Amino acid sequence: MDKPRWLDEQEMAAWRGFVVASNLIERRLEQQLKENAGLSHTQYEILVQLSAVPDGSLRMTDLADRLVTSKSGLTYQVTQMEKAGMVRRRSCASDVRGVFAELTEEGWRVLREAAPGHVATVREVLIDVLSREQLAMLGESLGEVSDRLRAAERRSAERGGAER
Amino acid sequence: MDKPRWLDEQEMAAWRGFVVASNLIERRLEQQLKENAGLSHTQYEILVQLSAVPDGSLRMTDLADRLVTSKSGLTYQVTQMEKAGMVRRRSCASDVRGVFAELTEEGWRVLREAAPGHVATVREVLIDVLSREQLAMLGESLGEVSDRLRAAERRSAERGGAER
DNA sequence: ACACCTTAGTTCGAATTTGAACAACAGGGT
DNA sequence: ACCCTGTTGTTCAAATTCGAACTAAGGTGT
Repeated sequence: MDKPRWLDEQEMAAWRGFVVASNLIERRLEQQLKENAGLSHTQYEILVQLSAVPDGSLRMTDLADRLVTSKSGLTYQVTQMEKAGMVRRRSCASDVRGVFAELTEEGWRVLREAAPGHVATVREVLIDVLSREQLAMLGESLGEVSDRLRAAERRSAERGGAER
Repeated sequence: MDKPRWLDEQEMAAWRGFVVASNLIERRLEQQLKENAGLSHTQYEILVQLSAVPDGSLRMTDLADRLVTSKSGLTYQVTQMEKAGMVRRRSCASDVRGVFAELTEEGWRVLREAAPGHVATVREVLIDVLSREQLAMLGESLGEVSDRLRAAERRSAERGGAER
């Protein structure tokens, strides 16, 4: 932290663009999902992640990682969605501590119902705004960014157990 | 919503990349700011926005727009920061209803203190990960995305008053 | 001056999120 | 078999967020 290397104009534009776009997009998605499907974006993501896996069920920790949320946050949401009948908890045979979150028939139904409107909004706010070239570079760039951050988190966690 | 145009592989990569990167970056920023400056990202952004304007003060609504947050959310945060001495409320001369949020000396100090570490993290998670070309395209892309969303929000607001 | 519609900020209650603390279990090495 | 360390998911309190309702002004047209 000796001499901070401040951001030049172009770097600042990229950073501000990223932060502002994230917030605006999140706000729009939240509003659209709530209005047309009665779901929060978090809940929708839970449905998506579960539906994307062969048997429609994932371990809590695994699911929390994919959602990029805290374990306690997931516990809360799964409880809510369980009350709403979209998800069911199932215990794990090989590990007594383990809990699977599993999509119910109702969960599939809600997802099928919500997906078209969500995808349309995603196109509207991001995908259809950009050219193919821009999309390609965006995917590549943010994929790399994500990979590095995941790796960094793993490193912190490994050291973090006993703090050195 | 007739026939949903699903996302192809490349579009999906861009979208997932965006969502995942947003969450990971936000988590990292939050952690870094809390640890090294005792600030939330929201609070840091308030300091930044106020510092970026000539007299270090903005109307509440204006500030809320720049932060992409709700008015009530801003009221809460400004109250917190006022208690912490980083910000001061000042009433507006030309409009009795108006309220300015103004950076205090302490606010400037906190910002100067926090900025280097924040910028370093921003470089670490995004800027220094990408090439110049990628940065240029990212800024351009997300700038356009933001502009369109802002415009869409304005249109909704104008119609929204009496709901057509 | 008087209705009328919009705007500015705050207040309120409800929903969500997080990290720390916790209890129970898994796994490995001795 | 046993101790030690790391995991798993939940609980808890505290902080934050949002939208709707509300108060108080602005601004406009008549």
